[in-house]
Amino acid sequence: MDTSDKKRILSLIRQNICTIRKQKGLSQQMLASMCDFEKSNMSRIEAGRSNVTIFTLSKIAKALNISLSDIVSIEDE
Amino acid sequence: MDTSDKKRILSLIRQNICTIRKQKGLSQQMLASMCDFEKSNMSRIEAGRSNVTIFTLSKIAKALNISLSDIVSIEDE
DNA sequence: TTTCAAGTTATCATATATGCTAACCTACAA
DNA sequence: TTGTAGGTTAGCATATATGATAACTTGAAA
Repeated sequence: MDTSDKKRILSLIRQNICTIRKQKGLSQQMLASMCDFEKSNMSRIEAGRSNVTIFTLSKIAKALNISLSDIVSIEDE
Repeated sequence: MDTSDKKRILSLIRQNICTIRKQKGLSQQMLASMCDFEKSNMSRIEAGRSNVTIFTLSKIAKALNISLSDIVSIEDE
């Protein structure tokens, strides 16, 4: 897996989480708290500095009230 | 995140990968090889013994020629 | 029987995700 | 000015994902 693939994936995650979080009027800190972790962890994820696991994605999806599938979907489909 | 949630997620991944892999007529070994890892790693994932990262899921999705979203989607939707 | 493919499991080393604390920055309000 | 909220980043310890090898079982074919 090359670097651009990794960037694309991290960017996808970042966009989806960030966009939906803001749509729901949540701060990183609030969302982090709903996921039972610290705001710094949420920042790390949204900044694309972590190759998140499926469990972590699940926690975030659950907190955002969206599906796991939604959190990794491409915006325009 | 409780144990049953974890089981549900791992089971989802397992089902999706296994089903699509077989639909495409691929062995674990072949799929693993297409993903550039060993068959034992693929077995570990399909057996639900690993909290896979998004990069690993991406490699598998790419090899199966499906989207990241497909690989974590619920069967009946 | 022997041979082989498919899959499982144990084990190890290494890389890294996670959980956390603390320090920091920016913008805005009191 | 002094908070305060939102977010970022560095750094640490611990847990675990990954990559790999090897041994094993099962089933099916020669």
